[in-house]
Amino acid sequence: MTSPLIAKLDRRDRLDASERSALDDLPGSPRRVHAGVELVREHERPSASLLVLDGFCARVSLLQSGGRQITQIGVAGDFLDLHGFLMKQMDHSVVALTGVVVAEIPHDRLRRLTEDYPHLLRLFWLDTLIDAATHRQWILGLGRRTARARLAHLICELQLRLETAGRGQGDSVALPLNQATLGDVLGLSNVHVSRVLKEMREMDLARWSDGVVTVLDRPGLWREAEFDPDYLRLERAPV
Amino acid sequence: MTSPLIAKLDRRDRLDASERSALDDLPGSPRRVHAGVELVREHERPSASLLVLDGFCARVSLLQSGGRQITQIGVAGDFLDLHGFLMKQMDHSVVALTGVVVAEIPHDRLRRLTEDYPHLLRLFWLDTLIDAATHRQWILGLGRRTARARLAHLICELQLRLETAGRGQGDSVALPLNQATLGDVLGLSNVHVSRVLKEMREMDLARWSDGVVTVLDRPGLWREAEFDPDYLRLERAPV
DNA sequence: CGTAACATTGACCCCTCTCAAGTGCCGTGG
DNA sequence: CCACGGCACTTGAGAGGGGTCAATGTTACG
Repeated sequence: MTSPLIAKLDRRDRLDASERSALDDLPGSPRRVHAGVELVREHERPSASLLVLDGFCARVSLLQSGGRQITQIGVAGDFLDLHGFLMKQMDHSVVALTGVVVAEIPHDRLRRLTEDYPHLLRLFWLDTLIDAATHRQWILGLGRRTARARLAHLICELQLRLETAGRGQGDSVALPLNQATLGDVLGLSNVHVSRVLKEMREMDLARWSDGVVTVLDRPGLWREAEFDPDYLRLERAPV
Repeated sequence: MTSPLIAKLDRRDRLDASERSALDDLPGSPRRVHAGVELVREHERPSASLLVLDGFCARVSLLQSGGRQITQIGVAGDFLDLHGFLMKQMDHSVVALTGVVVAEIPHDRLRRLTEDYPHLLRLFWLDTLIDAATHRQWILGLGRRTARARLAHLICELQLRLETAGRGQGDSVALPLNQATLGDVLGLSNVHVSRVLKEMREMDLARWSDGVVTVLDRPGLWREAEFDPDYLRLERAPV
């Protein structure tokens, strides 16, 4: 059941049998949640972390003015509040962008697991470091990339991550996010998202409709985004 | 010599005597570096991490177009490439924004230290989690805050962090960054930074000249920025 | 005293926003 | 079967925040 997590970690550094079974034993009963539900609220002090098993979640921050910014998208195999394990207090909310299946993993389970398996601890730490590297890519995009390059980069990132989670089929991948949500990711208005998406269709780079993204010209898209997948650390290296 | 690091960690969770002395024994000889020097280059695989002892460093990412984005500012007590310890390959460069003093800490020393002191390992992990939380604040700012609120937020953040590092004196703090650099932090042009700085002077919120920031109206500044210091985790809580 | 680096200011432009109207799709109910 | 409302997407028009370019100060320093 934790297989997307195991697959992701194993792609970074080989897991042995005992580590795999320890991870397999982790989750309590998986929970099915509808789109739009707030799974964790800002300022909360959760005693468990949520592992996404299926669907799409997001870390969300709000401004008094009504501004809404998504700071990360979580897919199968991702912890979105693993940092709650050490941070105690949440600095943002986590919402379900689509229907999702999540597993709640109590912090004391994580505590014991990381004490018994230092290698897994390092892999969890690495996972949060990759979150930070992803944040930096988004900062670079929001600060210095054009709206088009920003969108292109997002598509590159999500396609690769979903492929890793075993969710891709060729050049198409299901990404059932609406354009307003996409705007909250890219720091754009829903209107402008629509226009940029149109541009990308007309440039024959990618098509995003009915919740499915199709990459039409991968080299072109990567060039447009200046995409370099190293930050996702998908090659094996000992940790 | 590692005292700003010890001070920062101790503010989050009390360090015992053995942990303090272990940290004290860490660094090799401190190195003095001039402004503008690139301390670590993107794609490098450093075998040591840099601890800032004095001055200002930054994580920098570049675009082919010449766009330059700073993704984090490091002050005394900060590791800026601690993630190299597990990530192996750097996803960005680190440059000295001013003259700085840094200590190089070999990864095998860090490895042994974290194996001998699991509590320090968790504190290091926490430190990188706080980096990520800071990244999220910047993402929120770049995506949804106005230039003015973004600058106000940066001032709030840096003032608080420098105070923690023992670098503040009342409402003034030395921040010897020029406006072009500031633009690379805020995703703005140097020209617009100048304009926004002028606004903030005229609003009697803060003054930033000759490398010194003076906060004139802290409540007003915090309100303008919607600043909430929780994400820096400066209150003690067991880890 | 000449030069370089940084800050300021004005003029003009463009990317993206907001507001608004219009289209298409789908589920529900008569 | 069709009417209806709701939702998401598209498109246009006008406005604005911030960019670029360029001229002018200002200060530090060799």
